[in-house]
Amino acid sequence: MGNHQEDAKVFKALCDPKRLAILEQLRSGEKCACVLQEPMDLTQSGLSYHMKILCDSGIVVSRQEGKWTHYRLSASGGAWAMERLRAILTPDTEQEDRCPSCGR
Amino acid sequence: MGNHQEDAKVFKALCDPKRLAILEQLRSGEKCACVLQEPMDLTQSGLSYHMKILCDSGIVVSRQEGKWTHYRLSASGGAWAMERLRAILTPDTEQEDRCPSCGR
DNA sequence: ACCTCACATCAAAAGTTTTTGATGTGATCA
DNA sequence: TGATCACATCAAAAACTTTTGATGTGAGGT
Repeated sequence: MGNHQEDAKVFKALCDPKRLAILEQLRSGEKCACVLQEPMDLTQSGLSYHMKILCDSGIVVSRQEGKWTHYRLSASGGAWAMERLRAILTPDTEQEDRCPSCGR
Repeated sequence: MGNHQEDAKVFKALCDPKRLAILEQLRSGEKCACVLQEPMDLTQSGLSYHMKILCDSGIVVSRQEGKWTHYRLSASGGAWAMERLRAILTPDTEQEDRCPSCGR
């Protein structure tokens, strides 16, 4: 089953403390890059690097407005990530501790 | 809020394709190290390295039985990971797109 | 007591991600 | 048109993770 490479990409987006701090800022609504950068220990290009990873994973989407780029959480990307996590961590009840031949 | 370092640790466990393949094997029940290693492109010490990361994250637990180490998914570790993911990706409804002064 | 087996730990090498500073691009404004 | 602003991209360096092979450890068997 499973496309591990693709799933790994979603979780890779979530495994850096700076990206988690960015996501936390986005929970309260859409923000533009300069607003996101301000409270963080990140250069402009550093923020841009992390935003690309977040957008590529599907959990964040961006929107251009003139010179500004606005970022926000993607409801569908988030739902997908949660569904994948559930699938990965949920035991396969079809065969939990049963004899493979008689099924008991 | 949030302890980003601690959350990152859980997602770090999930962001490697080999660890996702190990978790997939564990969905069908407890397995010992040698059984987990067999179908994978991993040396003995390589498996041991990944198992340590999975156990340290809390999503897998181990049990000794004589010379063997058995690993299985931790229900509580999994529930915690899912809860953290939900918390991180769910918009903060207290202030979604409202005027900060009047709340409308 | 000694040997072997199953696994953990270690240190060095190989591979990957992140940071940094410089440069590129496209929108806006004078 | 030319300057500036907001952000993206690039390449090199720094920081981290993973792999590898060697060695350590503790349980069992003889």
